Amino acid sequence: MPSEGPTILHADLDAFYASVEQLLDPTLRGRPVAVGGGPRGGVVLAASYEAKAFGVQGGMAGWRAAKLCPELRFVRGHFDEYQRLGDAVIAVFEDFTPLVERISIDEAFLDVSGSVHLFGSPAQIGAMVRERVRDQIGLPISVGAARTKHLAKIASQVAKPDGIVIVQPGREREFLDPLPVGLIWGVGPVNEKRLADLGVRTIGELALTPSSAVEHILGYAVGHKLSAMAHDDDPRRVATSHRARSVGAQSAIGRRTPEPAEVRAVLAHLADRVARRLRAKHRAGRTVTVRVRFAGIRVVTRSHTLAEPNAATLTLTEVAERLVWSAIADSPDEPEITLLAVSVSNLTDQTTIQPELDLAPSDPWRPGSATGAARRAVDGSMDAIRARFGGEAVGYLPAVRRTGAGVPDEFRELAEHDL
DNA sequence: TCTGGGGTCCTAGGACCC
DNA sequence: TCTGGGGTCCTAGGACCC
Repeated sequence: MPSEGPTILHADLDAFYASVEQLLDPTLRGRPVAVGGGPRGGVVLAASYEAKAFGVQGGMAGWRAAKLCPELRFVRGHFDEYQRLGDAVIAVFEDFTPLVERISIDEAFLDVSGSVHLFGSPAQIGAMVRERVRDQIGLPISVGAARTKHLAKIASQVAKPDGIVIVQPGREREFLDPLPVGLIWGVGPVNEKRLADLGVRTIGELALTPSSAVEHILGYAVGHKLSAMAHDDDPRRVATSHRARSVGAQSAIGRRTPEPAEVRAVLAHLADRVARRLRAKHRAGRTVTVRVRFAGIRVVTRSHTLAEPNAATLTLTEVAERLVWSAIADSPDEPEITLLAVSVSNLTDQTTIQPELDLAPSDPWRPGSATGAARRAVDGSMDAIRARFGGEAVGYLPAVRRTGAGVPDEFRELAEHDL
């Protein structure tokens, strides 16, 4: 039941991390800036628009970015500032409507249908939001306004950088038709290529293509969604909160042949990060999934579902360890690994203390030594010590030696979703 | 001289049950 | 005993997003 006007706004800070660096250090303004990485290693986490003009992109290796743009200034990130300023921007949004759906640190949907009599039209609200974020916080932000979330998001992408685009009801078709399909949420490089092979490059062309043909190429769900989207049929509403469905952690470990002690140490560290977050929110999960990336690019996943939800560091470590070795054993032609990941899904709330979280004695995945009660006691003590003395005060194993390739923990925290 | 880290959703096959 | 049909759960892989 879409409302009359373009009452959904999508607001998206422009090149957020890089813009913050330019705000903090005036000598960076107007210049190509990369956060993270560096010419001798690491990965670019974000690039300013001046850097993007040279082809520098997030995720790119630092040496490659430096090659594309010799003037590029590499800066280490001020991750605490990103969190603070991102929160401040969201607070500005909330001055205009309580219906704010934050998608990430730098991006949100706003439903302003109830705000128009207070602040004026959605177009005026969008302009006021931009003005306040620029004047009070000092950051450029783009805004799209439309009748639906999907359309508002496309509009904000078109508005970038530092602009605003309003899609008036009734004029959706003329706005959408000439745009490339890659602007649709859910169409990445692979699906864009598949559509191009069908001769479909614009959203208008997509709208003229039978949905059965699109579903045949992209699978039912994606195809169906895209066809609906191309016809501007998008019922999604702004939702102010979500529950996470999985929690994970990963670590790029360079290129190395797996050694038992090292694998164990990395997995213990990853499982501990996951388990701590679960316990902090009184949640637990049944399915443990590991991912192993081999040097040959190939990625393998292995998972195991426990009979009962679990949030014990030691148990998750042990299950992950078995899964990783089974993945390695199944890939005898791949002697080296480059990344390990652990995630837990099938999450449930642990509103009451579980009487018994141990695996059944007959379960071949039953862990060794300590009982479930002992494990919970250890975890409880660790959590308490960390709460008092900080996260690094105690650990289950000697800290994994970092070879310098990893990103800072503050960056990990920025990427974490609320549980 | 190969691209970090944290997520979501979908598909397809197999096991198992009724 | 063979055949059919539907539903749920689990596992592995993949595309995509920020």
